[in-house]
Amino acid sequence: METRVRFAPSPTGPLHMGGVRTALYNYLFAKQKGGKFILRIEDTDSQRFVPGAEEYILESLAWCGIVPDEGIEAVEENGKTVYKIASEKSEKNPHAPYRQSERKPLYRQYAEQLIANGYAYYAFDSAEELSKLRAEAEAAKQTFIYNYESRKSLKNSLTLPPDEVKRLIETTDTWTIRFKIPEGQTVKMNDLIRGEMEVETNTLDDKVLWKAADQLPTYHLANIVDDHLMEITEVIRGAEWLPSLPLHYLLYKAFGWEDTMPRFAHLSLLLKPDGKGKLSKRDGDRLGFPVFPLKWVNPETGEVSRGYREDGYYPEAFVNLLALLGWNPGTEQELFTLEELIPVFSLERVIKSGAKFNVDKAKWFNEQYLRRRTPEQLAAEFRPLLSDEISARFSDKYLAQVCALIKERAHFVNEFQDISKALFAAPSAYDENDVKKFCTPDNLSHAKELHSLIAENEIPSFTDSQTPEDYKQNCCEKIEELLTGYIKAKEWKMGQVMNTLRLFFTGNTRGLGISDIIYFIGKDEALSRIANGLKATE
RNA sequence: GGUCGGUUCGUCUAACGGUUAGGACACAAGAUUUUCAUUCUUGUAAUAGGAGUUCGAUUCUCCUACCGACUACCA
Repeated sequence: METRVRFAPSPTGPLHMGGVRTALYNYLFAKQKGGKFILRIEDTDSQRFVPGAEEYILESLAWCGIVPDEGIEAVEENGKTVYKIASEKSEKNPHAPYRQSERKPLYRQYAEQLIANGYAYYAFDSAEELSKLRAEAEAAKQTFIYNYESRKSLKNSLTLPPDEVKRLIETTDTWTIRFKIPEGQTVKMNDLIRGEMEVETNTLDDKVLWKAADQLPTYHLANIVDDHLMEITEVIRGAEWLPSLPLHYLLYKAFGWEDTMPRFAHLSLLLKPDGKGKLSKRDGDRLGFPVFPLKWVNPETGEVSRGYREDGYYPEAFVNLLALLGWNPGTEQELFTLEELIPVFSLERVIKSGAKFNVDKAKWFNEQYLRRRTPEQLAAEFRPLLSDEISARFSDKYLAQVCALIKERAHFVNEFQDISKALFAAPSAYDENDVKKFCTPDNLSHAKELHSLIAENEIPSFTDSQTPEDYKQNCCEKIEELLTGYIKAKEWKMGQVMNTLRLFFTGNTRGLGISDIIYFIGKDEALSRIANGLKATE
């Protein structure tokens, strides 16, 4: 039988990283089994619909490389291919539409079928009446639940005479259909990650399945009906659904779909690093790292939440760190591309306990992928970050060689500019503490001598025709020999005079090697920076 | 409060009922280096507590503690 799994987000806001992880695990599971990964939009709550959320979900998955096999269709828009949730049936999308709001007419008959078979009933209690009951119970330090006991004294088709029921259905529109949880049973469940579980039905409440007010099903009904119709074989979802699992088992049983009921796997939650609850959409920037894959601008408040993409993470790194948050391959390998994850992924190795996200490790993952890039790739990523004025003055080869030099000093490409700024422009100021420390009379006179040394000698410098080998062996090493040979012959302290030069070249005494800097900026610029430094600190 | 789930270094995690409880990130120290970073080496650091089963428990059972999810005509 073909493996069919689905990711079924609700478009109530941006997808957060826990959601992306759920999608990822579904995707990996499907791909490994040679099955299908389906995207379905669960928008049965008309109140909480957020414009743009659906597009955000699609774009986030696309950024990660997680492309659904079913549920989306490619549409040409202004000459570009964009993906949309599929509304029309096709060979690729046989179960369309994949948006539950568009499946609206479908659900009522299933709810009615349950009533006809005695598994559900009409309930006419108003929202106000119920919240009043809840408030009263709370005041008495008890909890009101609509269940096998309380339903006997509430307004529903179990207690009211048939013609009154008929009249209320026809004349009012605030009634609901509730599932009738069976009395005194034990539901035995199995979870692919957690194993066997049992729950007593008497602790469960009669959930609303369908609402007359908006003619829409609730999550529970729509979810079970659609999973059945779409022939889902495994449901892999967040652990927040675990308490609903008995209800879902009972629903499959009531529909008579036990034979084809999917197997369930509940993923542990992603926790806040500061240890208070699950990672939630609101945490955003408060915790110092993105909670969302992509930047999100709240359409109502204009509030901006940052995203991994905009923070400079590579999608490969994001996918990799998400995969390892709550799952491990059983080996010591930690670096996996999406493709590499497919054959090794297994639900058996998913961790049961919640995982706290760790920013340092996330940065480390990005660093690993950054190092795997070629200088040319990095140069192409670096150029857009430079100002137009600077960018115009430097060739691709120059940028590539700069990237080769600095790639191991950064976690993100967006750090490149700061690390390499001395290679693009002279410093505009000198660090005061470094000036105090290194601009001693001795060091200044030594620097003056080195100025003459550089002026009198041939200094190799960057040209577009050089290879990386030239750069290392014929250029930097030559410069280094010249300088260090001279300094040693004079018996000066290397760490003193070199730092004085670095201060003049870069504005402070941390960072790139002196010979590298001279090579990149060239003889004239090097001489001018030393001269300027001497003038400024004399 | 009730129901359900969880608990191994600070964090992510490994360990057929038998290991000096392993790895990674972070941190610290040392080496290398003209500074910083890189690199290399080393180190600090954990089975929540208590009973039980067993020759033997991180691993199985129970209790307690703590953490979390759920408890809507939201998903």
